[in-house]
Amino acid sequence: MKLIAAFFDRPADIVAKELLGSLLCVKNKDGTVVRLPVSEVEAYLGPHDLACHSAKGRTLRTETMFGPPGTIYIYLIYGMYYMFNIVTGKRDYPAAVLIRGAGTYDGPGKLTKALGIDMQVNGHILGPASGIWIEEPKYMSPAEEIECAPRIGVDYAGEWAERELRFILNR
DNA sequence: GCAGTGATCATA
DNA sequence: ATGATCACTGCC
Repeated sequence: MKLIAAFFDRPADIVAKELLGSLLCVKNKDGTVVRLPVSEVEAYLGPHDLACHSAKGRTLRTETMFGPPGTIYIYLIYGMYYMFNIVTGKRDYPAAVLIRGAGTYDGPGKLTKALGIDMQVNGHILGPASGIWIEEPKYMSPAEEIECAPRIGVDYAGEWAERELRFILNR
């Protein structure tokens, strides 16, 4: 069953945790679909979260974060790697969940490289039309299987860098 | 440990 | 126009 906008229209940390164990689905050019269970995510809560891109305001790059829940937010980092995020919360509320790992892939850059995800889908809505969607997990991951940790690479964010907004599925 | 890599944004 | 920064990775 595909997850729809209502699922993503909630705070990023809630959505992030519930995404663990759900299936990231990507349709290839030849029509086949890869389905990978999401294993690691990070929540970026909104403009007040100093680690969130939208804390720096509404710019060309962050514009897609202001889209409706379920929007795909892609950006290029270090000139080489595409980061795959899903926008959460209401339209015009800029928050998102970064998918850091799924299936056997760990690391957000390696994941998008392996799946061929790039700027082309930035701003698209999750679903068959974009070729990328999420299917709900068979059951919600119990708390004891979820490891919480600080987010990676956000040391500049002061006390927000310490917040445990990274979630890892250990099963 | 640190180099590679280039878009983005603030500053001018 | 210029320069700093960066939600990473792979090789030293």
